[in-house]
Amino acid sequence: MSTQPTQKVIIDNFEDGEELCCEAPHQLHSDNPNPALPEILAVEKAQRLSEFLGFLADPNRLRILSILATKEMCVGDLAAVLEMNESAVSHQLRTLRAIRLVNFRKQGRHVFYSLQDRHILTFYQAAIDHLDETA
Amino acid sequence: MSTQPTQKVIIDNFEDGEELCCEAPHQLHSDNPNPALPEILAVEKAQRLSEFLGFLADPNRLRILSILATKEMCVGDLAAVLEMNESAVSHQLRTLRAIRLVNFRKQGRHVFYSLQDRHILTFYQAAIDHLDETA
DNA sequence: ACAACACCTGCACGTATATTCATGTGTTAT
DNA sequence: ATAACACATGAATATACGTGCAGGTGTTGT
Repeated sequence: MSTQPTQKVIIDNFEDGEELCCEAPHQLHSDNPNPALPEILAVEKAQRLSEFLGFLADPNRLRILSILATKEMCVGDLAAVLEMNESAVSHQLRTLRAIRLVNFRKQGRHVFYSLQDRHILTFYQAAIDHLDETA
Repeated sequence: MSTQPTQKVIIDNFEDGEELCCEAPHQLHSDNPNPALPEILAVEKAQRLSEFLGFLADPNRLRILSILATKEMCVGDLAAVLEMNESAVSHQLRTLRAIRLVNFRKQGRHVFYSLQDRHILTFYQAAIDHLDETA
């Protein structure tokens, strides 16, 4: 994802633009259209955000989440529905567990997974909408 | 991103659950909390979505977008602000161009980039919010 | 015409990651 | 106790991707 593992924290805001060679002729004036957006995304935050997006950026993980968004399901059934190797599903669920996106509940020799953070569904829906609009 | 380049389109909905071995005891009943969500994300759509998320899932691309969200900027200045190699920035801009996220405008020997699809800012903001909430 | 500049692109390299196979752990059934 | 089942995990392999380097194109200035 990134090739700078131990990147030092560098200056993130560039209030002083002394290095800039060219002024943007059509530069927007100071009232930011989206005030919540900072001038520039901090390196550390950019890394965390890209990490999060990277965890979501897998078709099989997305399909797993889309299933768990509607119902609880055990690993074997997930594998059957997704037509995936059980081991592959288990690995992906491990990833989803690591970022606290799914919960699991053991019942006998089955492990039922469910969506933990239902808040990401709004995020998921926003991404779907974007895709539908730009298609 | 994905390791199945030419995956055949498989059955995406599982109305018939004959392969499923275990019924989820606490299965949600039929009225879906989010009716816009399909039962299961189609493979092709999952791939397009993961592709889109994967393009966003890079700290430097995110930082570039955060800059271009507020102002138009040329490649050299972007590189200076981000403390990146100009070549690396150019590579990333090439990616962002490919997915129609940025526009460019040539003026003399400078190339000014700007955010094309401002709609993704809502998506971006949703991701930021999610990160802030789960931090 | 020539040189400097701003940017782009192909290539090579290192890194990250998804999947498969083999094996391990815990549970149920006989 | 033993076997079958459900799932997890580690190693190995293949693939994808970001970046730096070298070289290329087009533009500006002298």
